[in-house]
Amino acid sequence: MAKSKEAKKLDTSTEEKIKNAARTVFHKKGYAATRTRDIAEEAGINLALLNYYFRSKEKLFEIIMFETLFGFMQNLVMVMNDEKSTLEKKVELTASNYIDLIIKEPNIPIFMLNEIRNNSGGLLEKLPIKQLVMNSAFINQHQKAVADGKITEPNPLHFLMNLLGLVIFPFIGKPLLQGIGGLNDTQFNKLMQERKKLIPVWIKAMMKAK
Amino acid sequence: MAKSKEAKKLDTSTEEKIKNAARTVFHKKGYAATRTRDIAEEAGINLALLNYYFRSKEKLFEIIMFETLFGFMQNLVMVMNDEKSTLEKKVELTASNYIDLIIKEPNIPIFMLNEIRNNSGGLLEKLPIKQLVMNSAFINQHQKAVADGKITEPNPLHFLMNLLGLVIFPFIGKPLLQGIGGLNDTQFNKLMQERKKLIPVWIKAMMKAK
DNA sequence: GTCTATAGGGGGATAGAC
DNA sequence: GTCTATCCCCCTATAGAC
Repeated sequence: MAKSKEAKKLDTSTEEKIKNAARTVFHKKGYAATRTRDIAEEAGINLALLNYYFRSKEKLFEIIMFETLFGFMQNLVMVMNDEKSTLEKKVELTASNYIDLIIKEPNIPIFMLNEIRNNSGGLLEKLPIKQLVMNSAFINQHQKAVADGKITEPNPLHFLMNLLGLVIFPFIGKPLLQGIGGLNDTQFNKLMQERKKLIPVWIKAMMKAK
Repeated sequence: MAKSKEAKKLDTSTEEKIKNAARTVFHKKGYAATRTRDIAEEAGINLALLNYYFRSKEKLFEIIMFETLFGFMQNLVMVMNDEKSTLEKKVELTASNYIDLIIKEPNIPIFMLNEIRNNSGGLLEKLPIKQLVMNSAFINQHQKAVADGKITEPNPLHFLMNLLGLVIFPFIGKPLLQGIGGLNDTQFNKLMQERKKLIPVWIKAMMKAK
């Protein structure tokens, strides 16, 4: 037990270094524009090692892509499946968690959505996202709120689109929005912090709109 | 006059055919993943002709990128600068115009935002987007509505992020959202049509939220 | 203007020494 | 496990015939 995983003393085995570098470069440039030489350089190792550990650029990418997508969706799925929290709390947590996450890793949304478009080997089908979301506590609570007349728009997909759009879009459109507003990164991030509190208020107002 | 532009009889000069093909392929795959051979094939011409007319892949891309970005922003800028229309009407028009436009050209948003991220030669600085938006009738009307107590959140950038997020995000996240909801293209587009009417109602509710 | 043929270089992957 | 050197294919761009 102490033996098989001993490479993990200070967390950075060579394999891990390569994966970290690959994550950085893939997230920043996307699959097509990334050269394996970039990854090797970023990792501070030789190009041959990359193929020694991962066989090919494509295999390495699949691993990074899966982990990225899984990690990103996990957050949403866990919040949405919590039976103890109210609908309002779920909105609050989703906004707060994702805004923190994306400020730390700003390239993830555009990377993910762009590579999904290029159909990364039907990766989406490998994750049971549909079941996890459509059978969640969120869906039940939403349905009940509709029945109780507390939400006017009955389709939960509109609700999800609105929530994710308000949270994620500003980051995807960041260069454009910074250009329009004349904001530097600090000012932009400050706006995003404000949105943690604003989005739940807005969503609540939208729910009752008609 | 009848002479100089005679190539435009039936609109498809060779140069135009290449540009149309380039637009299609670039929009679909992005710059890095596009091969000039793909464009030549799509245009039904020989690879050498592409370089004869446009010198290089990069020059051709710059033209397509500029036209795409300009065309996309023009719509927003024109609506936002109309002094005759109310704030509500501007929201309605923006939602309606962009939903129609993006249903016709679904790849434009993710293409644009992804290529902007890779900094296409500081293209954004070449367009006076900041002045056109920040000096627009929209900004004046927004400011006035804030002063009159009709809008609670004073920053017009939040307003813009919300509007564009509600309109554009569903298209960017389309594969993900279709996966979650189990929708085919027809069902998805129907949802988007619904949003033409829903978004103005939602935005109005958000404006007064506090 | 449009084609065929090819030069030239970049990038993924591997052989083989250590 | 890690490196250097190299193979080889693919892609952009150009030369040159028609």
